[in-house]
Amino acid sequence: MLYMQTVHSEDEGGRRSFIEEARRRQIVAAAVTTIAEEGYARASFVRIAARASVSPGLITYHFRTKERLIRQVLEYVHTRLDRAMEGGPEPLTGFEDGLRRIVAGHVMYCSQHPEEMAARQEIIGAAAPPAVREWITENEASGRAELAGFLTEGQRHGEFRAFDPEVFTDTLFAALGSAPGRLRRRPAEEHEAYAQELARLFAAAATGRTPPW
Amino acid sequence: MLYMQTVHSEDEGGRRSFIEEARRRQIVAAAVTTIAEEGYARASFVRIAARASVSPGLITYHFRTKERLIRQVLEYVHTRLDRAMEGGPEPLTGFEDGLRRIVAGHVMYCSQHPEEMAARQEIIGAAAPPAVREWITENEASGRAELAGFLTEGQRHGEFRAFDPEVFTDTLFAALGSAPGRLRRRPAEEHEAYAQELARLFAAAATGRTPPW
Amino acid sequence: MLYMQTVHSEDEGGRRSFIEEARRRQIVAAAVTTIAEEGYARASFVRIAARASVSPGLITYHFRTKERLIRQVLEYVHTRLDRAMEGGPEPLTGFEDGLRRIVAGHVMYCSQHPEEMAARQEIIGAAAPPAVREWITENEASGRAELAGFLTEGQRHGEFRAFDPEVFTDTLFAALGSAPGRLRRRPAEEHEAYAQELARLFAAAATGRTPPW
Amino acid sequence: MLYMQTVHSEDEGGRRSFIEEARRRQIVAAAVTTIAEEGYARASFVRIAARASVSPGLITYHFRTKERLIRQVLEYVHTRLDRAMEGGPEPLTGFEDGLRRIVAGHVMYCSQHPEEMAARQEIIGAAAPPAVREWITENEASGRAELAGFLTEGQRHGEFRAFDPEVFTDTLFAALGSAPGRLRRRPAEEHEAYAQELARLFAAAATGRTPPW
DNA sequence: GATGAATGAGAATTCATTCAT
DNA sequence: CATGAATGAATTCTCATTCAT
Repeated sequence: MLYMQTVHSEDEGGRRSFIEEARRRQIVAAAVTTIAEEGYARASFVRIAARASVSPGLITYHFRTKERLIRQVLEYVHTRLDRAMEGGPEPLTGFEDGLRRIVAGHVMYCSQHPEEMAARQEIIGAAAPPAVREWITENEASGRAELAGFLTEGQRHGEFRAFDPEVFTDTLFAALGSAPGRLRRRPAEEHEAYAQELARLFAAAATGRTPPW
Repeated sequence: MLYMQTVHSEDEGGRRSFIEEARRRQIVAAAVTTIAEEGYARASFVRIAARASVSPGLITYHFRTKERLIRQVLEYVHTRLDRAMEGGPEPLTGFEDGLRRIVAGHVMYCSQHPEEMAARQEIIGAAAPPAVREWITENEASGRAELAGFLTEGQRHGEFRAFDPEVFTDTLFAALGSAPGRLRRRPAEEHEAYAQELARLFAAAATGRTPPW
Repeated sequence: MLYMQTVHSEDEGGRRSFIEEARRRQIVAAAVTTIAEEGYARASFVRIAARASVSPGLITYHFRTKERLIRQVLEYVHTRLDRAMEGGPEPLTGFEDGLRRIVAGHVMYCSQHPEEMAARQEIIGAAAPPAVREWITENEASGRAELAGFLTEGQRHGEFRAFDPEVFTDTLFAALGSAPGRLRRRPAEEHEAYAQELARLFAAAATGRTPPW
Repeated sequence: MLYMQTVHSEDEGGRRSFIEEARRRQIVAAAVTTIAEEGYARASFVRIAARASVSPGLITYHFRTKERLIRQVLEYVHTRLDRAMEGGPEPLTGFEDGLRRIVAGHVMYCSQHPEEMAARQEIIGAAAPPAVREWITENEASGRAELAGFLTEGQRHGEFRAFDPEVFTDTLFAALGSAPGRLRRRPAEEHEAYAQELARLFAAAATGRTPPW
């Protein structure tokens, strides 16, 4: 790609050089840490740049606007989260098992990547630029639809009781979203148990039975 | 009561005149509206003052710092919420009924006072000043303890299954916290049903049975 | 007017306090001097504020945006110019005399208020913000129409030869616009003669005769 | 010739390679286009480089500073303008004819090379760096002297009336400078007529007679 | 010769807070 | 009590220029 700075109109399309890719990753990582540790409100270019040992101008150079940087942070977190959620190798034994894996998988991911998830939550909570809010809404929509579909399917198979899938999805997303904050106040060795307990809670809510595990 | 009001820990101690109280209420109300409608990030003193038809200097005069004003906003919201949560006149028929009333009561309160609750959520999500974050944490503690106690009692009476009360509390708080946002995207006439459905979800999670109502 | 800073939506309508009016005048004056002496490109808020012995924030406080400040500068200059152009007491003896007065009057005004006119020219030449350019275009239009009308009238009365009034107007405006720059390079005692000579030039161009004065 | 090219006064002295000359021409051309289309204020190295499909660093490499690049742009424009002004093949029939050719020739050149002349005008109007302003002044001087000499000669031959050649020159330069802007607002087929009309205006001003053509 | 990543100074603007009135 | 003018630090973003490659 020729030159950067103010010009390249909108397209993220242009191929990026190796070194540029590396810098972008470094800055995104610094942003994640800054947001997670100091909060979104205090995550200015100056502070993010300081953490990356880089000049603030370089952030604009690579990302054009703050909104774009924040979007990259979210994309980075979601990409890694999605990859992690693709599920384990063992076959599902049923919908209850599926639900358990979703919940426990997400919680354990939060446990293993607390910064990323804390940053994500900070952004979602504070998300100043309207464009970012839109991005989040659109992006959540597909996840919500997928989960709602899964729940409905479970009801059709008689494994889940007759609840409202929308309300259930709302609640589950709220619970998973608050997970990073909750885990932070607990010792790491309890996280596994926390994940299982939360999975049991939603399994009971979905089936109307105490889960056998 | 789920939320506590600080007992004027670091307050200037002195009695407040009638007119001062009135001004403070007026400013807090303006802050609630501003935060709810424009978001925490845009709730500057100038904008809050404009809504209160008052000069920005007056806010500093009455509250010293922004952090103190925000704390007052939270106290105001929690006081009103607590008063509303003190429960209806009819006697509880059991713990499941108690849980139902907590959940549905909270949701309906969100439905009836969307501004207050939206402002509260904005602050909790965005709240930059660390002091406010601490205040929130400390303040939630008593509410959490109360709820955890209630759940434990329900388990002792055999009405609730053997879940971890802490995890359950976390989840319930997360769900109730997200209620204002969720309700905002639904027509008002569905709020009642939403409240009941959410109550059923947590009843099922707590009892391991599909609730009879 | 209550409070200022970020809020007051668009209206310049609100009454302005005496002290505010004074500050605005002071800042506009500082802007005129800065632009005239250092050029538009170097007339940053910091430099203008320094000349007014004021903080840069105060300019934003009183004018909201740079574009608005610049517009105020132009309005200030045009208001004073228009007042000066309203013409002397003696009755016109004809169209040639009218043209002479327009030209000489404008040049002498430039001579007496070199800063204002230099600033005006700087802004017209550089005028970065598109909104300012529009303001200028619209504002010039009426002046151009008036002059063109006067010329046409002079042709109808047989005092002026049959030139294209549009082209004549273009030329006259260009000449008058360059006057401040030209005068700056000449000693003040020659300005009067310069004005008369320029008037003679346009009189000859308009009548096709050497003017008798 | 009305405009002069500096004779590489402060130049690095050394001969320039063929490829270097080519690059310099390419960059100057890109600068002309950028300034003409986006305005001087938006003509940053990055944007000029983008138009030249070249890196911004290369501009500094070839021109050292922005001020030097801008000077090259002016020299480029003036060189081509001077070449064009050297006049047609037909012999002059007199001074009035000479004046006509100067005016009409310049206007038609503006019509045929609107970009170059628009860029020139942008720079003259906006040109921040004082060094450029000085260069312009010095550079115009020779052109002004030449024109003033021509006018004086015409007066000596009795073809022109007794006006002040300096004032006349000022006015003519102002009018010619504003030509690109004026032509831009008129359809191309009227440009020829505009040129003739402007020539007539100055002929009338110079001779004190309505021109016979 | 040429690149493009990087810098650092400077731009306009926002805002909590102060203080003379 | 209340005002609102004023400040100064902080914000994002732009840009000419430098320099290792």
